[in-house]
Amino acid sequence: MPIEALQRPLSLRQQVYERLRTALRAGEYRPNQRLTEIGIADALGVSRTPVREALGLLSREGLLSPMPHGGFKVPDLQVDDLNDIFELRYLLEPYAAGLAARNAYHEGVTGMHVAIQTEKQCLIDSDNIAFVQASQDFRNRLFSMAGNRRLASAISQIEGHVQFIRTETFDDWKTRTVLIASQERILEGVRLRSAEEAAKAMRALLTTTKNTLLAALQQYNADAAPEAHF
Amino acid sequence: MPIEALQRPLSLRQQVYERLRTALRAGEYRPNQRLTEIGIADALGVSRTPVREALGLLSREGLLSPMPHGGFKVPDLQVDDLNDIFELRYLLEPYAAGLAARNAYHEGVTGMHVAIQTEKQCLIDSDNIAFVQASQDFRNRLFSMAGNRRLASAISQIEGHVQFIRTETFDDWKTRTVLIASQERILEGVRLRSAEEAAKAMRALLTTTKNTLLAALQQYNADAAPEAHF
DNA sequence: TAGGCATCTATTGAATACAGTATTCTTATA
DNA sequence: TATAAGAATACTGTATTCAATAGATGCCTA
Repeated sequence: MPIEALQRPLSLRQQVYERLRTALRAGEYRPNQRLTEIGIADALGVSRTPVREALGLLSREGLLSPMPHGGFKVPDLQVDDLNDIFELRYLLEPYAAGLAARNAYHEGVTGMHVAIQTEKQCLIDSDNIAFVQASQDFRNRLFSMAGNRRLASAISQIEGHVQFIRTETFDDWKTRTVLIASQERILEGVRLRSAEEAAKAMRALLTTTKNTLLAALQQYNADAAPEAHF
Repeated sequence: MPIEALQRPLSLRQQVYERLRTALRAGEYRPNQRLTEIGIADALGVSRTPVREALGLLSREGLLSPMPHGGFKVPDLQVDDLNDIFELRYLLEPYAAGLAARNAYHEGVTGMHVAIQTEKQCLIDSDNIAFVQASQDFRNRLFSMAGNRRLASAISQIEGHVQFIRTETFDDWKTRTVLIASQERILEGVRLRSAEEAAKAMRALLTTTKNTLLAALQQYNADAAPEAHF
């Protein structure tokens, strides 16, 4: 029988990186909040070295912005940033969806279908975290089916720039239903191997996402404004 | 009068990063060659720490690929990789050129013009290094005029993946002349504020570039093949 | 009381030390 | 002679230590 390849433990740097990345995407840190190596190292119970390296990577990816005299802070997105980001996403993601439709293969399609079913179940169970995970799974399978790793990597990077997607942002039933409907249209396009259909559906999905994020951002800035006077 | 921003001394990490990046782009290391922290640290006369961090960044950018048990090697591009890379560049760069045409402003256009004139002079002087620099300058000005920093950053990243662009690759007079002609067409499109013209010219430029690189890659692999038998 | 100077602290940048692991070379035995 | 075991080597991952610098605080003087 084939024995399972034993997986070596992830390096600390990798763990710290993942942890911080998800924390940032979950909105655990406030915009403009300064992150100190020591603080994080202490909090995670590791030395500064792996933290240093993780921070460097995150900064390179744009999830943290470097401060003038060393150190990093959480960048605060403005509407302009969101426009830039989505301009890029409009360019990349529909194209990738089209590629996926052209290259569609059974396993990938099945995986996407399963992801959508999972999302529906999560909607019923009100399991927000699992929903977001399933949604991410859908995207991963779609973009991996596109067959261009560098394209997928570019998408994943730019997607990471929108880090105030707390799970709550998409928490309402209506938004999620629309989201699922869009994904089903994408899947349908992929099934039919229609690049144009898949791309069109992806554009619709992006529009929904952008509007939701815009609203969340404005809400957020409105909330944060009073603090700014201090 | 505006005083000059005083520049603090570059950190060692930054210096090592720059040094390695230019070395990689200049083709100083061979594909599949393993880069050891200690080796580089000794060669540059610094400790492993800044080297580690620089290597990590380069790896994240795709200029180095991580090895299974730690360490990095110079990735060897295959034709497939080149196709992936140019698929992405075809998507991003013509679009960016179009944006630049739409947003065109005097200073940027002038800068692009100067860059082209510099290239012509370098062609006469046979100054390869300066030619490549001027060419890079042209691109930077163009993409910065597009007004979307994240788009420009994505382009710069994917461009970095083609690191075997030694200066020699574009060394022949004919290729460079064609290159300059394409750039002039792009500039013309930008001047006329015609997004479509600029994008079209950029596509032509990319086609030239890709073909040149493909030829160089095949040449390179043919050269390298005999070694592989040892 | 206000401004300048010195000191103290917090934090990063860099170097070194230590541990674990993979690879390679050597040696012994079948 | 070939193969396998064991030792030596090389390298990475992580921690710790040292150095430098910026910012803050408090004191002293005009």
